[in-house]
Amino acid sequence: MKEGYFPQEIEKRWQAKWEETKTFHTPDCSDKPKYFALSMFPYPSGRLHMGHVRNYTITDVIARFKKMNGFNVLHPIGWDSFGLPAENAAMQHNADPAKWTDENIAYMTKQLKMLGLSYDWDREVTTCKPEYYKWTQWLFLQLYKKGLAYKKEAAVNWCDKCGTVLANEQVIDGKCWRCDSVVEKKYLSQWFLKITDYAERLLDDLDKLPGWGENVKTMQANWIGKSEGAIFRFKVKEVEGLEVPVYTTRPDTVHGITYLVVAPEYKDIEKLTTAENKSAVEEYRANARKMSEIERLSTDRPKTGVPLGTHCINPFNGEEFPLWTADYALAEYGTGAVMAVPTHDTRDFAFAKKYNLPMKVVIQNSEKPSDCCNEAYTEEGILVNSNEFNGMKNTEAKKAITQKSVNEGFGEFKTQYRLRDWLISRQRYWGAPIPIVYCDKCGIVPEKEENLPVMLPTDVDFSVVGKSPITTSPTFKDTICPICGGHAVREMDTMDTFICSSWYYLRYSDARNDKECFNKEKVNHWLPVDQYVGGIEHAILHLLYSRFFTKALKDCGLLDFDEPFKNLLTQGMVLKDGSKMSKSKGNTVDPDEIFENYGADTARLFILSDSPPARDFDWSDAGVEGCYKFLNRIWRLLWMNQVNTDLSVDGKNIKATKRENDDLIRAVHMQIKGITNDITNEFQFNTVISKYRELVNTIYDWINKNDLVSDENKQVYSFAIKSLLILLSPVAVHLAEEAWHELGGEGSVHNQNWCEWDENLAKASKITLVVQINGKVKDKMEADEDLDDESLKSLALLSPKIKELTEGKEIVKTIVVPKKLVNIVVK
RNA sequence: GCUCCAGUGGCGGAAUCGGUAGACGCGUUGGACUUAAAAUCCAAUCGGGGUUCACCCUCGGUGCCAGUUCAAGUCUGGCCUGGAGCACCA
Repeated sequence: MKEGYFPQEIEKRWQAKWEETKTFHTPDCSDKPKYFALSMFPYPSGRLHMGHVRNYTITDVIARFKKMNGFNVLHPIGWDSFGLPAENAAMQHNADPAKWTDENIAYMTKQLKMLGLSYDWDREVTTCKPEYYKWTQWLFLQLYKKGLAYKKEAAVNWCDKCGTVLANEQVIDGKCWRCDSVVEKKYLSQWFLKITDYAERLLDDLDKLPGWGENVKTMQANWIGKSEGAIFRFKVKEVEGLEVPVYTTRPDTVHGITYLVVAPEYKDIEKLTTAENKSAVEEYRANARKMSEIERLSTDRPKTGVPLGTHCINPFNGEEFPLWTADYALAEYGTGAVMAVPTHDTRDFAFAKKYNLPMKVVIQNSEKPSDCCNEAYTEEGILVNSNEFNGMKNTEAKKAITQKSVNEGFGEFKTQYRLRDWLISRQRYWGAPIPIVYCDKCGIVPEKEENLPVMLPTDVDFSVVGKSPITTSPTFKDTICPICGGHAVREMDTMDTFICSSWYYLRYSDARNDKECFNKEKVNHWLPVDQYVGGIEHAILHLLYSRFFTKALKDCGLLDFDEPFKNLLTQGMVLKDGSKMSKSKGNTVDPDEIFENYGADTARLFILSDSPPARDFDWSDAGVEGCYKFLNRIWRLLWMNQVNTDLSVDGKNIKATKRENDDLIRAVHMQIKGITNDITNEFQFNTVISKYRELVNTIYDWINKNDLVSDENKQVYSFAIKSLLILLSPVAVHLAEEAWHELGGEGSVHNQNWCEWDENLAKASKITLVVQINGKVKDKMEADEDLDDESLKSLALLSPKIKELTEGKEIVKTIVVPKKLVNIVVK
């Protein structure tokens, strides 16, 4: 009997062996179909946390399962290594961010290897290395050439703590996504990517993604925020030739306009303000500017505003109404101006009520008559007070009224999106420099492609406050204009790190190419990613940006597919004691500790065992212990018997009579089927692990009831053990390999084919017939499975118990579910 | 406010199509082994009630209320609770 289970020693040995023999290398060419399994790559923060362990274990098991099922599997890893933590560390310790990053990568690489993940390390990508960011810059230039990258002066989100601007997607509840500090508005000239050009495609193509969760798709759809409506242009009475356009989704209420609101930042606001209102308006605008995003966005804040003194004329009915400015109108959405219909919009109602503005009902519903004095009526109804549209259903009136405005030249149909262009400039050091120069003569000039990468300078001072360290480099700023050769200065901003992560998955297809960002044939071969696994927190940011990038690069002719991730699994969080593991709460569990005390196989088994992958996972020390005991139980099973397990056994060669009648053989087939289905449908690893346990329990039971002397039984036993090891191998990767090797199996267990099952054997030899009366279970009996419905019915009626219960009652009806159930309906 | 997801024992969770609710595990309890402990193994474990104390009977039970159906954790409608996302988006 082999000695006890010492995972640490076994694991180290096999990890070295796999590395040496390149067991997990992925060739580009293969006659097998491809499969691309991908985890979201980590930021090299220093150490792995349990969320990483969960993410990478899930993907690893999928990759291994697919490989054993005959796919050429691409399963790479890399590092999302630009970003603020490295820079902050540099500022605190006056260290080089590159060095800090490299050290973290080295440590985390060691941890990933200890977890026994089947990565092809030859394809590792690191976004902060010049050989990678060269291509990030090159891609930026392609987008620039396509007109998808542009610079503009705009109100931007500024995080003072991070000392940089943020994209809209990076502002969560008015706060910075990274550091949680309150975001301010600033006016700056910044680089943007025209993601809005892709709004329609990003929305429509969500339908092409049946392999994505509905929750993620809805979040993206909400973020894109499509709405259909109309633009109406209103002439200003006091200013000749000036018009105020408004966007509305309620053109049907146009006859009920009683005032109009423009945002405090509205471009023509000064022209729209009369002399006597000027000081009040100026004061109001100054206040609005001072307000933080959080205050401004709070919906329960009482509405405020001031009149501008001017008026517009409603071309539909000739009525005149006043113009106001109020901060409930947003400058960045629609036209920055809103037509106000207090009777049919709750916000306009609140505002009108406060400032005593008139109200006019234009939609009524006979069942729910609108009451213009108490609240806005926002539901459907029939138009009134609307001239020729009176009596029309409001849903129809939307179209008819907009059409009239089109015919008469003061309006149009308009589709509006909430999505804004992606602000990508960052006033930080540790990112890919934007490859643009500003020439005294030629203006904004893209760097020449052959001059890439624009290297990050290293002669910088990290101790500066209030500006980017990159500006302190004496060598970086001044350069030569690629067009005229004259003096030029470099763009000092770096790119948002989300750009680096918007294309890394493409680079894996051709990671070592130093001539192109990737070869088109290779990228078309490997992509799209067949299974992407990562946290739900990227539902909008990373996943939306990556989808945009893929579409834009397709339009640049660099690749031929338009969605990067065919299937997406968003794994749940790892919790401890009911809340998310975090350093501040002090409820973290260090993976190293688990590796050391129990080994990686226990960690892998446990992280998959208790919850389905998409759900949150509550870490419990007892659960870890339980998994460790289970592996020990398997270990004992493997060596408790003095039998030579023969791993070359083929289940099909076991004598037919034995095969069909042995419980263990049937159990093995049943579990193979169950485990395979559980992995295939939705990656239900928690039930897979239940089935491992059932199988092990069955083998123990069988050993207790059967001798291991007869050749037939030895064969059955060997078949069961062999199947167990193969089924177990994607999860308990080291234990399975050690056992496979020690029991004399050929090659690596990880190069075996997945187990097959025989449909006829993957079920019990007899069925259990359930007999119900009026839908309630009253009896169960064994029956042959080939009995037809009639025989099952009579069998059920033969049961003494059923006889007794139906005695003297009228049998109205009998329902038979083939091979399963008989329901007798009595009165 | 809008959108999406979820709600099943003490706990994590299971239950392809509407067809035996509670698989598997954790925990708990009892037992075996042991001088003892650990480890291991065996057994019990949804709740109420009954009884001839059994491998028994019976009733109830998947957030709540209705409905469809021979049959509902599963389908439909309406609510409640929790989580997530969006939110003065006109």
